[in-house]
Parts: sequence; C-alpha cells; structure tokens
Amino acid sequence: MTQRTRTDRLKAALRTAGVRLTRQRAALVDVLARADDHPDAAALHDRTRAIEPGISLSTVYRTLTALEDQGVIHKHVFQGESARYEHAQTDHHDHMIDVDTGEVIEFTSEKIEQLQAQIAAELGYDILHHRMELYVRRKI
Amino acid sequence: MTQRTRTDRLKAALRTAGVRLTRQRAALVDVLARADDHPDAAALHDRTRAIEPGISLSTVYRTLTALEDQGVIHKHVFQGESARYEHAQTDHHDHMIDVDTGEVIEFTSEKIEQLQAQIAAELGYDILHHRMELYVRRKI
DNA sequence: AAGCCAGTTGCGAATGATTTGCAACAAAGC
DNA sequence: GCTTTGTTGCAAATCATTCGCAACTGGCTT
Repeated sequence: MTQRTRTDRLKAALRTAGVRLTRQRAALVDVLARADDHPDAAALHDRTRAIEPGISLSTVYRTLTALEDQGVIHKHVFQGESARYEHAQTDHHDHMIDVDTGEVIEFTSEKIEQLQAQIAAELGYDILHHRMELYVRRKI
Repeated sequence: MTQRTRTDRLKAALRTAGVRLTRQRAALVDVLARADDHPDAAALHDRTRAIEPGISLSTVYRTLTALEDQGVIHKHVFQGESARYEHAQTDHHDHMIDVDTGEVIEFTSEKIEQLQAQIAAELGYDILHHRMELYVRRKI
C-alpha cells in the first residue's frame, strides 16, 4: 500500500468517525502513514511535533483512540511497555519482540490460527480476537 | 498437587529467596496456595486480610514480586486489566479469557508450541518466552 | 531468655502512562 | 462571514504499581 493511500484511508476513517480533520490530526495521520515501525504515543507525539509543533500529547492520545475505534490502526501492549501503534494492514499478523533491541518482527501462521480456533471450539467458545507474542533473542 | 504441598513449595521458595517468613507473608502464601483462580493483587489483598487484617497492599505487591522472581507463581497481564497471579503448576499453559465473565480457562497445545519455535527458528531467533491469549465468548 | 540487627512493614508520597474537565478556539456548513 | 459543535491545550485526575522511610520484628547469637 502506498503512503498516499494510507494517508487517505486514515483521513477517511476520521471522516467516517464523524470527527473533524484538524491540523493536528492531519499531521498525526501523516506521521502514522509514513511510520513503518511500531511507535508508542510519546514517539508519535515527538514525530508529529516536527510538522505541527503545538500538538499536545492529549490530542495524540485522543486521535489514536478515534483511529483505533475505526479499526484503521492497531494498538499493541507488549510486556511491560507502553502501548505501541501501527496502521492496520489488510492482513492480520502476530508479533515477535526481540528482547535485546525492542525490535518488532511480524509473522503469521495459518496453521496456528486454525489450531487456536479448533481448541476454542472444542471447549465451546468462539474466538473474538487473540494476542500472540513471542519474546525472542537472535540466535548466536 | 495438594494444598499443603503448594503452601510448602511457596514457603520454601521464600526461604530460598533468602527472605524472612513473616506473618503477612505466611498469610499471603496461604491464600495463594488455596486459590484456584487468577486473582489480581487487590483480590489477594482482600482475601489475605481475612487471615492477617493488617497486611498492606504494598506488602502484597512486594511478596508477589519475590515469589515471581523465584518462579513459583506466574504473573499475567491480560488486555487492559491489572496483573493477575497464579501459583506455578508443573506444566506450562496458555490462557483463554471469557470476555463476558472475565473467567480464565487454561489450555495447552504442543502443536502450536512447535510451530512457534519453528517460525522463530526460521527467522533466526530463539524463543525466550511467549504470551498467547484467546479472548473468547461462549458459543450460543 | 534476652539481645542484636538486617530484613520487613505500613504509611503516604511518587511514578508513569493514559484520561478527563474545562474554557478558549476553530472546522464546516449555511 | 457567522454560527454551531467538535477540538484543543492545559492542568488536574486516574489507576495500578513502586518507593522512601522510620518504626518494627524474625530468627540467629549468646
């Protein structure tokens, strides 16, 4: 997905959410669209201030919440860290966190998803969503 | 495992950790040993006060940390909740959280574990630990 | 049994991430 | 351009958890 498209998707999501596209929101959306990592609210605040110096942390949080409610960004809370955000891709994925560097690696496994669904089904449940994180270290 | 054994394991862990077995710690250990659910610190504090009325929340937290460091209890932080604790069983397991009731169901899947290890290995990583939680709803 | 002393306790205050109340402000439609 | 209603920045409030500290107490020593 291009950056342009991402920006548009995010802006569209705000419109859909019935919220106004303010300067600060446009700036944050811009930052989110070009982010290819998993920044937390403070990092996003810093990056956005480069474009829109006056933006407050509260506004960052408020906008992130709105975007999350629309499902166009995802929020992840890894072990003992503050929440990190990423724009929602089309494909679902899980995360591997390099405990030494903090780097986040994405992965998917159709097989695991199937097994999860099967296990839940056997116990009489439907899965609404799940969280799977592997805390890893680079092999030596 | 019997409750007696559990209590002993927990107390032994405290001794090993080189910490004193105070009245308040004995009480908390007692509560932990008989808990068959996944209570948070506040719940444990409440239950422990039934035995040892004066115990403070700080002491509960401090003791939980000591026990966790010894690996005899496990701490879990589920989506948006405060941390919950359980005495460590011999066998590893993951969790399913009933989003309607808050109930925690334990499960294991050797197959999933293998797949996880395989995926990590293929990307050049070793898994130190993982977290897998299924947020579920009872089928109708 | 009495004493010693490092480990513990309860308290209140500090933390850190996130949220919220509120008065001043600014999108978007008219 | 004006108005209406959503937004903003700020400071204060939350909430779970941790910490500093002076008063206490296990549990070994004698």
